Formats: sequence, C-alpha cells, structure tokens
Amino acid sequence: MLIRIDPRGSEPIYQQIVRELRRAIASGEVAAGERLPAARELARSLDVNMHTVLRAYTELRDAEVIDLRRGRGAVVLEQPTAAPEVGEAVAELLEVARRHRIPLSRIHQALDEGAQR
Amino acid sequence: MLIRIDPRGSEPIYQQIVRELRRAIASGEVAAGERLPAARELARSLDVNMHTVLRAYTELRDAEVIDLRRGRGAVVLEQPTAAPEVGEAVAELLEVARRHRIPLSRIHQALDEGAQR
DNA sequence: ACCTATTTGTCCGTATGTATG
DNA sequence: CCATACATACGGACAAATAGG
Repeated sequence: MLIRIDPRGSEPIYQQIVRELRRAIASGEVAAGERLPAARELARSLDVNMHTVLRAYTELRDAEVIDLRRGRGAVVLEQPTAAPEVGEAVAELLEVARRHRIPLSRIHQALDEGAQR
Repeated sequence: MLIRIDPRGSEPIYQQIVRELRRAIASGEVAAGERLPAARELARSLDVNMHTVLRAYTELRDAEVIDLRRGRGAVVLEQPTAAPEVGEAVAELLEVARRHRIPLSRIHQALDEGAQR
C-alpha cells in the first residue's frame, strides 16, 4: 500500500496520514478485513515518528474506520454503505429546529461549529 | 483547585486527571468561565509530564467540557441549559455522519433538501 | 499451561512551531 | 514585539494485550 505525505506542508503529518489512509480505504486499495502496517513499520517507511502514526491510527479507530488493538494491529472495518440513519437524524434535527423556531441558517452554523470540535 | 492522582494505580494517569477534573467541575469547585491551571503548571504540581496533562485537557475539550486554545489555556465551559434538544440533534446528526463518513458538505445539502419539504 | 514474538498503550523528556493577548 | 500556553513531532523506555507454538 502506498501513501505519501509532505513533511513540510502546513497540514499536520498525522492528519495527512489520516486523510491518505481514508482515501486508500475508500478507493479499495485496502479492503475491509485487511491489516494496516504496524505503526512502527509505517512510521519507518514514511520516515516519521511512531507516535505520529499511532495518533493517526487512534483517530481512525475513534471514527470506527479501523479496529485497533494491542498485539493485533489495525484491521480495516467493514464500511457501511446504506445509511437510513442519516436521513433520520436530519429529519429529527429539522423537526427540533422547527419546534424551537430556529432558522435554517442558524442550524447550518451550528453544524459547522459542532463539526469543528 | 485540588486534584489527586495515584501514579501507581492501574488506571492511566491521564484518565485519572480527566475524572478528577470532571468531578471538580461538577462539584462547583471550578466554576464555568474559570481557567484551569496551565498544562505545564498542573503537570509540575502533580509531578507528571506535560503531555499527560495535555492529553487529559484534550479529552475534556473533545467532550466539550472546556475551551482549550493555544495562548489562552483551558476555560471551563458553560454547561448548556436552554434548548439542549437542538444541540443534541446537531450532535447526533454529526455523530451519525461521522460514523458513516459522510462529508459535512453532503449533510448541509441533505438539510436543505429536507427543509424544502 | 508456558513461553515468546509482535504490536499497541502509556509516559517521560525535549524541541520547535504558532495562536493569543 | 513579547510573554504565555497549547500543538505537533521527535526519540526512548517499559507495560500490557494478543497470537502462535
């Protein structure tokens, strides 16, 4: 698997790794069930520190993209395709906003603010 | 503000710090708007590394318990009281979107489409 | 049940960058 | 411009979970 980073870019290295791995997974370069390289190994091949890769891996675990465990490594999870949940959450938010008479523009704003954190 | 940790306990130090700070905030020892000690400072007083405290602070920020910014420090947030429903619906939608890895732009679009009906 | 290798988890220390006031 | 304080990255060390023999 090939991912590339730019150590001198303004984007933090660990975020670049997250982005690249997401891309590799989304594109099918790495299939569900496959294991990503060990953190130290990937770190060596990218010439960055182990902690930097581990931080990226931890983020991907939090986002439920990989299963990351001590002694086992990072295994790519099955990615859900259909998402009725999303439609439900949208409908719920719209309903709540309507009830409180909160303008849609304010909801968009709240989403962006929430997404930033 | 007084918090205590046990460096030899099985629970990771950074989690102990998170737990203790949550307790201190919940009990009112530290009020909303007040600033927590600087990471280095608290680290020194607990005799742990700065990173360990910073990791705890970062978790509290993710949990929206504090506002943590460089140059400013960690300020305890007002716990939302009014119309928590809206915030919850937003958080829920963001969570669902994150889980399904749907980009924020797509969520905005879905909101607009849903609002039209 | 035991031992060993692998791999992440946590913590320490240090250095440099960057936003805030 | 300057001091403060978090943000990122590096390197090293040891602990703990996992898997396999």
